[in-house]
Amino acid sequence: MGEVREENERLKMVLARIVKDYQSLQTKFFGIAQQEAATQFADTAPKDQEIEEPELVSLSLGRISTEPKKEEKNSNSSKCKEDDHEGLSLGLDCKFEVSNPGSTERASNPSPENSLEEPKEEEAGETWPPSKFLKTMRSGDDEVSQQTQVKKARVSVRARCDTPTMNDGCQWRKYGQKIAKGNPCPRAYYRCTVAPACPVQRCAEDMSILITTYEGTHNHPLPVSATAMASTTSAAASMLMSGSISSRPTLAGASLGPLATNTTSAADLHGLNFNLADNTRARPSFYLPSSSVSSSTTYPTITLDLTAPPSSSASSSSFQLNRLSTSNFPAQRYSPTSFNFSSTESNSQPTWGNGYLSYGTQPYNKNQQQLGSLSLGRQPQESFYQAYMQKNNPAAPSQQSLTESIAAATKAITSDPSFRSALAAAIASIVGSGNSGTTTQGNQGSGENFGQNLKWGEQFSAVPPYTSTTPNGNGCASSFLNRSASSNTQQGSLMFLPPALPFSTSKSASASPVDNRDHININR
DNA sequence: CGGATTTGACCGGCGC
DNA sequence: GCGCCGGTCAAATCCG
Repeated sequence: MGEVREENERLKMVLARIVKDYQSLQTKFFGIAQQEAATQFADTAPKDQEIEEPELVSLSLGRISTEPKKEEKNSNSSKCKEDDHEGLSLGLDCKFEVSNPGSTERASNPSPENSLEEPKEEEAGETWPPSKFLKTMRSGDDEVSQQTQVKKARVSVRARCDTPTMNDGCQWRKYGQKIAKGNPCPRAYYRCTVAPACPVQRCAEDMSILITTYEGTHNHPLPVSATAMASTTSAAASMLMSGSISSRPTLAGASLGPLATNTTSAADLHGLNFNLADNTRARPSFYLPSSSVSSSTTYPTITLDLTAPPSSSASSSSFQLNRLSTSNFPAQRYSPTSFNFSSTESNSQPTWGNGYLSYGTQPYNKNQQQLGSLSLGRQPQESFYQAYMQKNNPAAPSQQSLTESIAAATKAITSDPSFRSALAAAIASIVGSGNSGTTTQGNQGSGENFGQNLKWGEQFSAVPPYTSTTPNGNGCASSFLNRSASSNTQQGSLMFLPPALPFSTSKSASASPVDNRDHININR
């Protein structure tokens, strides 16, 4: 124990140094990218700059520790630990940085939670604590308080799945099964078997729709095929734990604002919709879900819905980010959030049909109307993105070849179920960042938030966007979001279109999902 | 034979 | 205090 503790201290110091270095690099990079953006949009709100940094960080799920660490020379044992930490960082990075927007003071020493001496510590570290607790956790290093105060964030994934378990790339061992009351379908309990002490569990209810609830964060390196879901759950949990809690302890059923009804109208949107209920206001749109996945009364739960809800509308697919609130949060501290990544395809293959990627609370048309004054038409966004990408990626392929590669990638992506997961991860990161922001100024606040979020994408777009693809589509989602996000640096825009995206921008809402998928176009 | 799954018992939290 | 219920344990069983 003494040795371990000593090594832990050493690792703490190393990690603190790494974090510091990373911060400085990040700041530099951020400034450069910001200048680039400013040249395109001189009217970018200065507020964006203030809050961008944490969101940029938030996107770097798991990256913070990996790159700088390679420079560090450690003993084998410490290396082993750091490997573990890499797995942890997925959640931890999210947790620490998202939840403290605007605060330049990062967690200087996230390692205490990473010390894997005891499962208890692990568990406490892998959860995403409310930002309220972060400072006390950080400062006091009080693990007892962590264990008592921190609630586990759960990420629930709903998906249509033929198999009894979701093929998320991880190895799971079933350790129990229960017939939940009121549910004819059994609930199975699984543990991650990749690492003995991995706290990630999941329970699944095998119905026509498989509901998988993840708990915790892997404390070990994950196979590539599992990173998508891990990223998804981590980001979603970070969103849940940071954003919806710190800024809005809103009661369920509270005043929803004018956008509340849009949470249920997402299916009517054209194409691909990111329908976040609370993005134009500090207050989320809450409603009680008819059937909460969460079985716990104490854990905040976020739901990623990959199912295809029956939609009478002609929209080919919808991508909803609906905030939910359930009664299973006693103190109303945690508001479960539901991501609805839905399509009309029964096999839940993603269909990116009409290609409208809106990230807002309102239907596209509405957005258009409201955003008209902002001169945020699609074309300007696209042009901006293209210019930006070309400017920032001189080595990038020509637009045509780029679009071709995008087309190919898109086909691969859309045929890969894990892409949804990766996309979910990235989206959740965005949402989490936005939520973590201190939104003010009424309607404009959210716009700023979105600007921040999108800035974040901008920053990331400096990374070669098409080279980061992974077999599971993670990188694709990343670049997708980069591009999507980069299209909007202005306030008030609730919708951003991926300018160079391979998704068709056709407004046609009559095409079938399959058709849409086949018709994925590269417009410019 | 070893690992995974099944399944009944057990435990602890929570509500009444 | 008691019972319900979700979650876990561990022996039995299954399976490759």
